[in-house]
Amino acid sequence: MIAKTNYQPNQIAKSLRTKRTNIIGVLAEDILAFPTARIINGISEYMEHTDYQILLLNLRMLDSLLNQYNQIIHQKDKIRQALSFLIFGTKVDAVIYIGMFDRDISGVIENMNKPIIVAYSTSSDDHVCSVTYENEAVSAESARHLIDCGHRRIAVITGLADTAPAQKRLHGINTAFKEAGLVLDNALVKHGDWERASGYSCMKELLEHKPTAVLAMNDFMAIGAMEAIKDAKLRVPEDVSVMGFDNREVSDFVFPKLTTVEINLKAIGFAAAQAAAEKLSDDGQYANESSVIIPSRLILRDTVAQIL
Amino acid sequence: MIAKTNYQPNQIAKSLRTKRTNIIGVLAEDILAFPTARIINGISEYMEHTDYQILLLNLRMLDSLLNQYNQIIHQKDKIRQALSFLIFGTKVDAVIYIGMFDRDISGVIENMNKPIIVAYSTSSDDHVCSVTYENEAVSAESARHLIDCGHRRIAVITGLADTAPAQKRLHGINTAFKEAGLVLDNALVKHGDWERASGYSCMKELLEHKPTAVLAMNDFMAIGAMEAIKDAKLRVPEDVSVMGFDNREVSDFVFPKLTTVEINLKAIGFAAAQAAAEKLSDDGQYANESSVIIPSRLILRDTVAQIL
DNA sequence: AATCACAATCTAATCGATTAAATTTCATAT
DNA sequence: ATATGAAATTTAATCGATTAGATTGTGATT
Repeated sequence: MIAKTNYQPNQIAKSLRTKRTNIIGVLAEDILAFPTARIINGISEYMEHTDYQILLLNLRMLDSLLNQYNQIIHQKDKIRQALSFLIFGTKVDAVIYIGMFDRDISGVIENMNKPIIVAYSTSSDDHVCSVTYENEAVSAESARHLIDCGHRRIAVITGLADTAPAQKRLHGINTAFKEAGLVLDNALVKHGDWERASGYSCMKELLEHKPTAVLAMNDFMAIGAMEAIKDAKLRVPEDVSVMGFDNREVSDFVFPKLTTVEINLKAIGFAAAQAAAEKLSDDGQYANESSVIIPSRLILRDTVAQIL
Repeated sequence: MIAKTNYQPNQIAKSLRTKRTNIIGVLAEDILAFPTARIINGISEYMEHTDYQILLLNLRMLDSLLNQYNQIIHQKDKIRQALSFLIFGTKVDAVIYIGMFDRDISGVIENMNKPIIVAYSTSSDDHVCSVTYENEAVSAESARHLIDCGHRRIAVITGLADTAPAQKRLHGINTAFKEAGLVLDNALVKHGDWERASGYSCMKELLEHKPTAVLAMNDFMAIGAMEAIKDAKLRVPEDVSVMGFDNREVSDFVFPKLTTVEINLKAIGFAAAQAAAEKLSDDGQYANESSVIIPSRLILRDTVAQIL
């Protein structure tokens, strides 16, 4: 009978000798930003069957009420500090950066000696590998869905105009319009700031131009728009159809239920973890330097109606 | 002129010698469970000004669609495995366990040699320190609010009846009833399972007894109840008042906006991190062995009306 | 039986900090 | 001037694994 010696090797000693901790640093701009937790969930799903672990650094950029989206874009110092701690420290083998907006990540730190993967957002310099989601094609699909339902006067509520997602989505919408032989009327495009209130005020102005449908670039602005439509004594979707983006939890709870776009956040996390692990594997032959784009998909619910 | 030597000591070597990693393991039953991310945010807020870090282990108990709440309660093996990895390994100095339901944590692992703090839920054996939230008093306050508004026929939709939160909340409601000289009519108490659909079906049955108000033990069941009320051609709050619990994001988006209870999740995380750090500090004199309870508060919105 | 190749085992150096022990420095007191 | 003690500095052991190198053992070949 062999005594069951439950010996656990000292991971610290092992790490000191091998210079490998099997820990992957996850640097999140804000864990309360809606994609973050789901992306981390994808990362941990991948890691369940490896012996990697997650060291989580939460920058809490959104946490303070004062921090609006447009301020967050300029918080380079906080990022550099955290990133250099991870990159030049000995605690992690690689870094996954979960960002809300595109940034020049490699420009923040010189001489990076560890693999870094950007998840959700992308790094503006393209030799940093990133795992992001599909924006353009699915936005085109959204617009096409409205066009197929007979809509011609389609309004758009964008996000902050200088952000990459807003630009990509607008580009996709434009593509669908052109395909259908339509042109996007500038009077029917209003720039929001991703928040519910801006959706409301944009819609209020748009209503003067009598659109039959509105494409909002996220669910919160779409819901704000729905509220403006109701306040104008119009009905969703009979008078105005509404489409959102993100498939936030609320979109299934508002009335009517919001038609929107689902981003596959878990898949982003999974792919990012996989990419990090591949870059760390001995035979990095399968490591693809190129970035990966996870497909997004339409979620059809009750805010879009056929036009007669 | 002194050359700026940006020397970073090797944390691994340091840890090997000192047997301290300055890493606190955060073991979450599921990062997608609604309290988890906010609690972690509280933990990282505390840690911002210390040199502790978070090693995150996500058990993903809710992730699979098959896993219902009542199944999760019985997943002891997964927990023991992860907990013993953290407790007997060398990677973390302490563990914060974020649980959804009360469990016997110390019974899961023998001879724990590291501090462990249970956050949100509690450990059924009371010599494990926990940081949880106030249930009873605030539930009493909810009930009292309805009573103060003139309600007498108050229905209750509970959560899974064998869970501690459901029992504590019911107890609080009972207390408020007694104080007001009322008795809780058993016909007006229905047992839900925390999900929206159960709120709907419970409310449908409750409506036969013509309550003027309903206390649901979470927001999702409250929203289900609101839908049942609307489907019965009654109005919220004019015909039936509704109260929820949790202050989920949706409660501000449904119509009318849901009156509910806010749990201070960030404070739970902050206090848990603080407790862990105190247990690790050299002079553990201020380390309070007793558990801490974070106050919850009512969020008054639009689903409760005065009765004439 | 001796030689050689190769496998298996054992020994010792290494990773990079901490920290205790040993040594040197320096000032003070007799 | 020398002894003594405190302070400052230097040296070396330690943490616990990995791993290269030395050693021993095995078996096959001539």
